[in-house]
Amino acid sequence: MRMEIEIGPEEISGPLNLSQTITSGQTAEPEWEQTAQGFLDVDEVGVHQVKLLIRQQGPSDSPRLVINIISPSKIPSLELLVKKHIIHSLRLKDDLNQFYSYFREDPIERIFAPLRGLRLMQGTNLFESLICSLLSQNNSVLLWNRSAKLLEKYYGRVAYFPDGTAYHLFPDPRSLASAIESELHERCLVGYRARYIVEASKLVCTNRLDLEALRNETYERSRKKLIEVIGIGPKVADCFILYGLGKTEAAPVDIWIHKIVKDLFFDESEISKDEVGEFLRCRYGHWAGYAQLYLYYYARKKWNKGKRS
DNA sequence: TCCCAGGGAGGAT
DNA sequence: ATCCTCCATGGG
Repeated sequence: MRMEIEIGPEEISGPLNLSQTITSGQTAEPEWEQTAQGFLDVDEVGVHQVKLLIRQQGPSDSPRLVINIISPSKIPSLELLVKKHIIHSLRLKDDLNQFYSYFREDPIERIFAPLRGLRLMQGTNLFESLICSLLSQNNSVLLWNRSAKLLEKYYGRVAYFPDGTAYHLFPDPRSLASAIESELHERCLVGYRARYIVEASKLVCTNRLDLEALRNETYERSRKKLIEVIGIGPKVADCFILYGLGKTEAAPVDIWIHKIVKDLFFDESEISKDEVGEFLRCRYGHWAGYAQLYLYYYARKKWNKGKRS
C-alpha cells in the first residue's frame, strides 16, 4: 500500500526547518537518512510498520511537509495515524513563535535568526531513546548513529515493504538484554558501553526500570530514578527525559552547553554543569529544552566550524 | 601522531 | 561535595 499525505502550515505552529531539525544530532533516535525522495523514517505507527519519505516544500515560515507512506498491508485510516505520528515526532504543535517572542530581550535572541524553524524531536520508542542517549556518552554523533544502526542490524526484527526494500527495526529490550556482551561489543562498536546497554535492557525487561511509568513522574523524580542506573548520569538522564519522555523543561548539559552558557551569561566565571542545568530550567521553564537545543547548535557552529563529527 | 567526541564510574581527597 | 583518571573507538 502506497500513498501520499501533506501537512500544511495551518497544522504547524510557527516555522519549521526540517533539514536542520533532522541533522541537529538529537538523541531521540538515529538520524533519518537523507535520500533523493526525502528523509527516510522506518518506524512503527501503533502496531503497523511503515516506511516514510518526508520532504519539506516551502520556506521555514510557510512550511509544508509531503510524506510518502509505504506499508506492507492495507490499513484503515493509516493516513491519519501517520499524520499524528509526524506531528508528534517533529513536535509541530510547539509554538516556536511564542518561544521566540518570550525571549526577545534575551541574550539567546540573536541566535534565533539563523536557526529559525529548528525543532526538538520526539522519540517514538522510549527504549530506543534510552539506548541512543546511552550510546551518545563520550561519543560523536557520527559514531553513536553508526552503533545504533548496527544494533538494529544484528538485534532488530526485519520489516519488509512492498517496494522490495527491507529494514531492521530497533531491537526490543528482550533482544538486547539477552545479547552476549562481548558479541555486542564486537558487532556494534559500542566500546565500554556494551555493559551499560545490556544492564539497562535487563532492567527494562524485568520492569525494575519502568520507562512508561516515568511519563507520569515529575522531572526531578524521573531524573533521580534514571541516574541510579549504571551508565546513566545527569546528561544521559536529561537527554532521555527530553527526547524520550518529551519533558521540555529538561536541558541536557554537555561540554558545549556548559561552555556557551558560561560564555554568554557568566562572563567565563566558574559554574558547574549542575548549576548550568538549573540555570536553564529556571530561566526558560518549559522552553529550557529548546533553549538548550538552540544554544547547542550555536555553540557547535561557533567553535567547531559546524563540522559534523 | 595526538586529540577529541552531546559523560560517567570508581577512586582519592 | 569536588577533583582526578580511565574507559573503547574512529574521525580530524
